[in-house]
Amino acid sequence: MNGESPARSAAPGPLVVAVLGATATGKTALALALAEHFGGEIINCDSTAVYRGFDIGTDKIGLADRRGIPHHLLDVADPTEDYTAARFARDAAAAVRAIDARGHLPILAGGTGFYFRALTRGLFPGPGRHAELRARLERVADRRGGWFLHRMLRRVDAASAARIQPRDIKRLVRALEVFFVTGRPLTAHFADTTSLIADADVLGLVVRLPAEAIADRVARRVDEQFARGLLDEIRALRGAGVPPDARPFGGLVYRQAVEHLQGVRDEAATRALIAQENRRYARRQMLWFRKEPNLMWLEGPGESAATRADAIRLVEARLSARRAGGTPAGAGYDEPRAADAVPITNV
RNA sequence: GGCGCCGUCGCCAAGUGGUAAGGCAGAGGUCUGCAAAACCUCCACCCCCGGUUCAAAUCCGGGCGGCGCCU
Repeated sequence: MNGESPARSAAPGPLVVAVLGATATGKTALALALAEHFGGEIINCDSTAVYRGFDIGTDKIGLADRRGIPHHLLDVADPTEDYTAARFARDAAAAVRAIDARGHLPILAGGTGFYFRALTRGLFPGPGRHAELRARLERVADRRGGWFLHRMLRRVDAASAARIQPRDIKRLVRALEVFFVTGRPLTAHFADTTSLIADADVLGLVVRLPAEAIADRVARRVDEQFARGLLDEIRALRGAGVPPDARPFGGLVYRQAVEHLQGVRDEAATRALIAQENRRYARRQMLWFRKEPNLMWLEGPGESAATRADAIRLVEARLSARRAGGTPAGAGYDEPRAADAVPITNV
């Protein structure tokens, strides 16, 4: 920042703190600690914890453990609904506004990088899913393969076709869907992308642990989840009429556990598989966050006093910078500035 | 000391004369309304030396290492 205070610092949007990181790193505990310290409210940023009844497998924080801190976007969707990134972006933006209006600090907590990006950088304001069209395109894919859709896409939207793998049916279908309902190629919509909280000042903190530490924690957590009745939770959901192909059953932990209940493999193998999938997932998450601009890294588990102290210091620094009118221009996420990411190292 | 079996990527493992499957682990990447999802890419001169052969991880000999049995 140079000495001349730019005019745009006059109207800074809300400060949003985000506690991100791989699975089982202690995000929940850290977010809670920050909320207690700064008078915050927590907004879930986990794609599966939004579903009602999916508690144990998502490691959702229980009511008793919330210590009076309001939590948003947990249990907001029915298991048979399809919650989406777009809906998350709208819901989370609304929550940010409401919390900020109350004079509280909005704290995002979760590991779904795509949802974080959808909120902070936005999605193009195009059409949502068109069920019939998708079904039809998927049928075509089943019959003639991804290459067929890919060729189709290339004719109407070469730019998207170049970006999407011929086997990536999901993205091919979406690109074609957007073209067919709007008459414009997907890539042409990108220019209209805006974040619903483009004015916000986002302080993104990533809790980072070595892969081996994550592996240990994951293994322990899987055992705990089984001990706490993961399988009973699934049986209850099934008993309540949630079909085995419901969206949240397709994700980590639940997918493998459901398969186990269907007799695909025994419990020991299932536990091992879940742990393995968690490790993979953690890796994908870190790959994602590494490329997300403007994040700061916290070394150490989220529940540790040292990590908490680091996080508190960073939030305080940001708060005092804002009080001084020094909100950095462009602190919103409309323009990624990867070079500005500040690595924090401490032992 | 003798006999037998074995030695292929960090781990498991296929291949038994034609130029190294696969899985796990590891690494990198894509991602704009399914993202805890989906998709892509990379990762071995086959223990060593010599021989046979147009060609050897594959056959032969000798080392070295491991395992088992015997005396």
